[in-house]
Amino acid sequence: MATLGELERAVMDQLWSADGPVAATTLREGLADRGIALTTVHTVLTRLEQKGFVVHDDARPRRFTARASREDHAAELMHEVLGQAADRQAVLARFVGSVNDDEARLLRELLAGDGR
Amino acid sequence: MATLGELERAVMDQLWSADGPVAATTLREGLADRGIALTTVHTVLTRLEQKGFVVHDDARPRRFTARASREDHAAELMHEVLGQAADRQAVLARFVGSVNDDEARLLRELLAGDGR
DNA sequence: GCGTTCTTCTACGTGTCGTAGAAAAGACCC
DNA sequence: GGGTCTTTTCTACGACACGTAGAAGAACGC
Repeated sequence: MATLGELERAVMDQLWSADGPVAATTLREGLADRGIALTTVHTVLTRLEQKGFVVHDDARPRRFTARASREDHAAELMHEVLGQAADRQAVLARFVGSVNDDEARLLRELLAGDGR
Repeated sequence: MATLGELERAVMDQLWSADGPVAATTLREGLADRGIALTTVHTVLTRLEQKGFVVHDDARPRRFTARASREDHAAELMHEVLGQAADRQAVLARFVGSVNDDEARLLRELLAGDGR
């Protein structure tokens, strides 16, 4: 399971919050509190692309986009964790056993509709 | 979210498969394919304890135990992922949307009983 | 064409992880 | 109870990932 470092996560957060492709300069602005160089942003973006989390178009200030939405990414992670377990049923049981009431309600609704 | 390396995971697998506390020598045997030294096992165990995944008693070959079961650990991880998301509902929706039929059935059963 | 901006290449410092030797602490046997 | 064997702790080192960025090359705007 490819994991994200501090800065990598911060960059992903920017990309997820943006609606649409974002240029590196814009990302650096969004991370102004860190005072990092533009080249640093580029390095991180390259690594994120290698990991498959980000793609860029070939316009000429390159614009970067997260491949999956924040929510999809989280859901994918959850599935990855679940998938690695030998006894998925047991894991799901533990998982469901410790969701809070609101989430339980929501899950029931989500599962009720789809007739499977 | 504390993450596990290769060997760390292998050791956890041993601990999870065992039923009851396990001595370092036994763990090394279980990892015989790797041909690692006993001190290596000890180092890894120390690190796993620092990360909170393992505890040991004070009997005199020390015996080590996983703090959470494999399934609890996976479920905890899933909750951690879910907890980090701003929009948990959306994540749950994505998650549920991509479980397979068996899992969906199981989830419905798990959620049906508990009257919340 | 020429300065400005963007991109790529390369590199370094730090932290984590796999690995283990050396030494200290305890257990065991006679 | 002293010597030996096992276990535990301490310390260290190489590899790799990540944060960081400079230098060099490529493209763009005017």
